[in-house]
Amino acid sequence: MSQLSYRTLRENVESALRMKILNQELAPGTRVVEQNLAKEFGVSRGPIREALRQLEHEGLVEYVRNAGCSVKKITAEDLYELYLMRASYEILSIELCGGVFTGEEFQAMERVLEEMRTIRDGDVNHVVSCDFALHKIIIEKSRLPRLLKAWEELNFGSIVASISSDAYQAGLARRQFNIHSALVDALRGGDTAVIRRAIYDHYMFPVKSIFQDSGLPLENYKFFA
Amino acid sequence: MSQLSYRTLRENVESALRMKILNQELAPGTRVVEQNLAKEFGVSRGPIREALRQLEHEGLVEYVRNAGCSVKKITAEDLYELYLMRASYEILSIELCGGVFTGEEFQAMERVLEEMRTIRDGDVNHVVSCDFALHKIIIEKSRLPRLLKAWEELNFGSIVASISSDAYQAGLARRQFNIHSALVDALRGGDTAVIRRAIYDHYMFPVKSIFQDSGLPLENYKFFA
DNA sequence: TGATTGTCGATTGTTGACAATTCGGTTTTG
DNA sequence: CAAAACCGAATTGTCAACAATCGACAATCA
Repeated sequence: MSQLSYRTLRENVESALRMKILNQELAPGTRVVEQNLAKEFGVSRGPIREALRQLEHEGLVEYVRNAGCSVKKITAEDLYELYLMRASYEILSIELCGGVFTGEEFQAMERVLEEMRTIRDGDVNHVVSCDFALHKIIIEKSRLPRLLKAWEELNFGSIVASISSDAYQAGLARRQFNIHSALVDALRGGDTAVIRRAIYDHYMFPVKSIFQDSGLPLENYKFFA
Repeated sequence: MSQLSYRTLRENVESALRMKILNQELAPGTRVVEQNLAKEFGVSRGPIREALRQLEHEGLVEYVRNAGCSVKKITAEDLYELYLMRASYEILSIELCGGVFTGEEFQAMERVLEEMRTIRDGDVNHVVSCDFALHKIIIEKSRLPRLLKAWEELNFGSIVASISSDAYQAGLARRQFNIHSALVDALRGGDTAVIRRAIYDHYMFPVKSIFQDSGLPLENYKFFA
């Protein structure tokens, strides 16, 4: 292990556990027992607890006092909420720059789109990382560090929710490419009102299919209008 | 102490510490040593650590690895960012309801405004709690639990920043009453575009005075336009 | 029978001690 | 004399053991 990037046990456990959840190695609903993880990682319960608290904050696990901890089952409503929160942050970032992006930024977006276009349909992880990269360009434009961090934390939860839905995965790569193309086109237009609408639509499109799949009443959720 | 609401040591320490910071009993920049707090509260370092991690998440304290923890000095830029994030959440909530509030909700807002009108100028805590109550009506309208929680956490940091600024405190009660009256008027109008602008203005007005006070260049911060 | 109470195992909540790291000042060295 | 190496106190990071709490099942009593 390199001396340059010393990481605490808590940090290591945290990212290892996060990865396990995002890979569905730890499926939603799985019971998480501190002592077991401690044995598995070869550390004591202290760092485990602190890591789990962070994951709890990200909405990946759930604690019940004195009872236990489990991997959170993220519902359609949760995803709706998470996506709206991400959307509102991205819209803020866009309003801060008046909807004006540089040529370099558009080139970066195009590169991601091009990569997205070539993804084979089953490669969910690749789609997710491209999605992340593209939206990150928008968020970083604001140069607001807390905004970036809060936005990233919202990501983890929404990834779990989306990749565990069959309705979401059907035709994923193609669909995501189309949706993001439309989004970049809207950004090119430069009209913040249009962009705002495009961002919301972009996020609500996949959620809609998940809602339909789950049989929940769509009309209760305003942004599907 | 009631048996119904059992609280862990971590929770007790957390709210006690938060209060101390919000009351400026622990001033920005103050060094926070886990062992000292442990002695002061009569508990071990475990619960203290977990409470401090939560406060770190809220932006109230700052950890430097292996070095120490201190009460965060919140800058004008921090406040700018925190307020924008709060604003974006409130705007989201308003767009979700299409800018339509009920008569009951307006009555609740009016009650808060009336209370605000009578606050004497030095009573910062009272102003803060009224401000909180009024905006909470807007956020709760969304019925999105994570949104509410995230919004509340943003509050803590912005309270510290604002109450430690002289520029902010001058004529506070009067000013806050006027600003919030204008905001409620905008909400009555029901036009989401107008409301969005009113929300941003509402938050940026106090920040502007703090920026001017600090000598930072306003023109770098877009929402002062 | 069925509702209440008691007990037990599992798991979290908490503790005090130990290890590793950082920072400041002091000594050493060129 | 300046810079590098070094020490030591202070503080966080980590650990293993103990205490408190919860859920489930069994025992008890009307």
